[in-house]
Amino acid sequence: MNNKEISQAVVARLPRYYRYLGDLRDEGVERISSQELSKIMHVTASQIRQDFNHFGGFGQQGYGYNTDYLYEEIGKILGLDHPHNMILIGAGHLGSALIGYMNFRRRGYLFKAAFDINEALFNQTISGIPVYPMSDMPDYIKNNNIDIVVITISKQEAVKVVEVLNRCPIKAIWNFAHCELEVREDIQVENVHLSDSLMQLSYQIRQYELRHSREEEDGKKDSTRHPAGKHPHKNEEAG
Amino acid sequence: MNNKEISQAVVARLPRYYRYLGDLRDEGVERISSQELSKIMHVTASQIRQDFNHFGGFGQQGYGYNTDYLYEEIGKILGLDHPHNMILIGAGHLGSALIGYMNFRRRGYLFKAAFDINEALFNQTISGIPVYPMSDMPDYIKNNNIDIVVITISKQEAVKVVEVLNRCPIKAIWNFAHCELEVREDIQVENVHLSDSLMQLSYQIRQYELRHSREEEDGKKDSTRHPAGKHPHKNEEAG
DNA sequence: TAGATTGTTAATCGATTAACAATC
DNA sequence: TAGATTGTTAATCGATTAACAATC
Repeated sequence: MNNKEISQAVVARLPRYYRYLGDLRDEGVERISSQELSKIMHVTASQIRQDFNHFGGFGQQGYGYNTDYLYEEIGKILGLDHPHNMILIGAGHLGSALIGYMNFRRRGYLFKAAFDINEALFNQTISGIPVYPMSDMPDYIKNNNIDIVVITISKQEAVKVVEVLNRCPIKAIWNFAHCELEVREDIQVENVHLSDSLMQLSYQIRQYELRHSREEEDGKKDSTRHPAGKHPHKNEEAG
Repeated sequence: MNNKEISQAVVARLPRYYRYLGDLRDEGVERISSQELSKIMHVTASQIRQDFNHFGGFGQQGYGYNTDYLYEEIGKILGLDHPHNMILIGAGHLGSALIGYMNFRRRGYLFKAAFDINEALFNQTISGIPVYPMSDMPDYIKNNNIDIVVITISKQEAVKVVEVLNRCPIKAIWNFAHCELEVREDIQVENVHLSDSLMQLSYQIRQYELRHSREEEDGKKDSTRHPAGKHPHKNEEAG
């Protein structure tokens, strides 16, 4: 087990390994070599071995990796070996979607309560999770061992809520507000900036069109913008 | 204007520049140097200049960058200078949240219709956007100049829908299903894998605890898990 | 003109890939 | 044992940072 800081690039690949290994396990594949996995995932076998070795050797020379064992070990690294108590700040559509997503619960990410400023929602439930007034939030966190706070409110509101959260015993914030948050040094933050993602997509559209505008002009007139029949390919994993 | 392929790392930073420049513009800041921006955004001035220069020079020696001009230019690079017609596949909570998010509309990302398999939703509207049966989707795309398809359905359904989309004249897919899609070579894909993001967060929690477990054990007993009063700091931008 | 700051080249750093000895 | 495949070191590639000449 290497104790050096592991690069963000490696960490970002772990959930993807976990996903593929889970699928392989479900298919009953007992063992897999870095080369086989490399073909399936479209990354180099070398990178796979390097990545796993950051966390110590999970494989066996001449054999490969035991799918089940590797899956479990990566799960542990990602913190899936124990549950995480979560609350939601902002019981809108996005928050409701997250609460209702059963795969989170299956992995041990447990929503315990939601908080909102809309009185109409108080004491209602969303997928069985109660909604309370925002003012109850600090006490609720204190009494219910909350690890992760999920923020699905506007950036203006988010900044205010974070001032409160900085005085609460939480471990992490999963932030959907499209701003950056100033948090205590011991609070981990993961941002999901949906508009950034969408802008990257329209960047890619533009780039594709720039690259191919010459060909299209040169080619014969074609009523469909995107001629079908090209060979489908696996898209690359994005950010 | 450099015509070489621009690295994913640079592209991923553009929306963040755009966000900060928009804020500066709103605050009435007319000009900014790479060094000033560097301080605000917590990246090196060198990286800022390198990044912008991938797209040609937007600045002026001895002056810096005109905030407004730079903001507009980055907007153009990201494809925000013209509208994008979008449809939604899957009119659940997540989809409804995206349709209802006004910032997308403001930036020219226009939802035109939603499609679902749930009959109860047909001819209803979500934030003014009509919901149609899935079977109408290919014709709708053909007749309404749809650029981007937003997928908020399960991975099983997504795989099937993508087979259909591969024969439709679309430019891009914004994919929220947590699987990778096999698409035509001219279709751009941007994945939003929420569970991956959440797993990275719990990885960071675990890492923080591993790093600090020794200190905590050595230190005197403390009833609060996270002593307050540490100096808040700006969190790093995550993937 | 002098001062400031970009655009750009060069140096450094880090991440990925290749190669191969260790070993199952 | 022979074959296979890891774990790991070395080579390469790419991205970031530093430095500075160009120039506003």
